[in-house]
Amino acid sequence: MGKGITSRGEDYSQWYNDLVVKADLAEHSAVRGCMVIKPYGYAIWERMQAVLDKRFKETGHSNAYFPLFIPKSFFSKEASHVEGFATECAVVTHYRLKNDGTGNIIVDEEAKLEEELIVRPTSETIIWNTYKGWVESYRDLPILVNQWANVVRWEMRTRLFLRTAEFLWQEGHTAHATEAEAIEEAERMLDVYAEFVEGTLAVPVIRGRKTENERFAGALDTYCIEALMQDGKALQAGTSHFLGQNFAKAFDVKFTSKEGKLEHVWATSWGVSTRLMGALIMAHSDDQGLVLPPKLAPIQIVIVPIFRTEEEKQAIDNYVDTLTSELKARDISVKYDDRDTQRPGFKFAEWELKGVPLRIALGARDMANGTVELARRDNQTKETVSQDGLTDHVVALLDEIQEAIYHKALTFRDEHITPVDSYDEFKAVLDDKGGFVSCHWDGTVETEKRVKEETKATIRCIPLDVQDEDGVCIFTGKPSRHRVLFAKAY
RNA sequence: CGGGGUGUAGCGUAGCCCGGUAUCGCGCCACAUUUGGGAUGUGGAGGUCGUAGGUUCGAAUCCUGCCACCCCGACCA
Repeated sequence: MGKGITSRGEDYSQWYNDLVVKADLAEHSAVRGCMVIKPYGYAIWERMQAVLDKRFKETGHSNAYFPLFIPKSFFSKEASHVEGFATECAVVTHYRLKNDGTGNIIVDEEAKLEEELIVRPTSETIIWNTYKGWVESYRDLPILVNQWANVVRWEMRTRLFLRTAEFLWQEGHTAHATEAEAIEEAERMLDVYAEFVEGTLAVPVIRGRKTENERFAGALDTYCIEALMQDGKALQAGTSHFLGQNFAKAFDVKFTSKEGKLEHVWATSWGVSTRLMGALIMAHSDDQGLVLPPKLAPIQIVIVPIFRTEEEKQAIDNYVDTLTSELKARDISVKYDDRDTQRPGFKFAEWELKGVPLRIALGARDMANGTVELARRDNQTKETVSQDGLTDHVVALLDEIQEAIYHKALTFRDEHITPVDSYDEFKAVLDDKGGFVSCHWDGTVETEKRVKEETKATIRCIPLDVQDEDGVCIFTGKPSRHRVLFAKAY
């Protein structure tokens, strides 16, 4: 694909777009800021959904579905929430079209809604309005519900997967009797996300808290996982919010406690989106295209036959039949690419572009020797191995690849956490090296904003495992108790 | 939403200044030879030049509106 997809610089976003399109993941749609997720891209998203959904169920949650439209009055009940989302809402004002008499279809001004409907940018308000009717007693709690849905945020500037006007996500919304229980839930779900992103997507993350400035609109505390992309920019991969009693108060959701007192419930919300697709792509891809970790790849192994005659093809087919059923019995998804319309070299390149972790190629020579050629996508190595014990070998190899991809990303990430103690150093690292910069900060919103204005870097998080350490803010010189992580971010 | 740029076949483009219905490459189709890293040759198909108007005998080309995309900024999962 010519110029390196992983090289830093101005062309990076162009190459990201090219990769997304060429690997057949998604494309721009005719609708401003929206994308079409193509079947191959959607298959990857479905893998993410499946793994996450299983974890949600295991942690006691159930799925439900709430309306796409939110009456404006609901939306404005929580002050900081509406303020946070007001500038990016799609609004439904009419419910009918008509012919203007000359063949043009126009909005029927007579069909104006009395109250506008907001296309959900997130569902807290419609859900809390609903929960009001579900809760009376502590016996009704907790409510542990997740929704898989689309949401709309009218972003001014969009990028495939990373920021589109409409995106797919899941949003968990829980209600609890106590503050401690709600905080525990928010932290638990952050862990679920972190384990998923690291274990399945093979993308290392830093668990942390957002500063007041970066907090979700309406939350008391926002937990997040932050990942690092290969161009040195950070990406927020998931968030989990402790909402306190803000929404319960705004929507008047009260319950009678064991002690007979009427109290507001405590809330959390948490979500990850198709943005994870962007994280996956930007964390692992190389100049040959996508690199998918085996646990996520819709196709884990592709088999490419190499043949001249029908007899040769027939012999390979017979062997591949046996091999694929053995692999499928081990829960490995296999694609036998026996198209006779493409040559082997073309297929090799195409499946590499699509990120299939492991390729098995075999021809007459292999059939005579009882071997196959195994090619790893992650490190581009090839080896010729015996057909005996091949299934065991590739099962182990897939695990090894999963590990290798993670460790490569982890090494890169760890090399790009740079401690600095002066503002000059801070700026130099951001400009020359990128990645996270670990430094002292005086804890004020004002300092954070000024640093952002001057350097475009924001505080990605205060890591959960941060060590207490006395120091002084790199910007103001005021005292600080611990370091925070700054970075330029998507 | 502000600044800048772009829009010509599925993709990438030439032509635009200086108006006369369109260039080249990739891809696609057919046939032949090929097949262990993106094949080669020959022939062929495919375009109301983003869109709606205007100027003109005539518009891809000049003018205006609109739409979409890209880059920078502000905003953001």
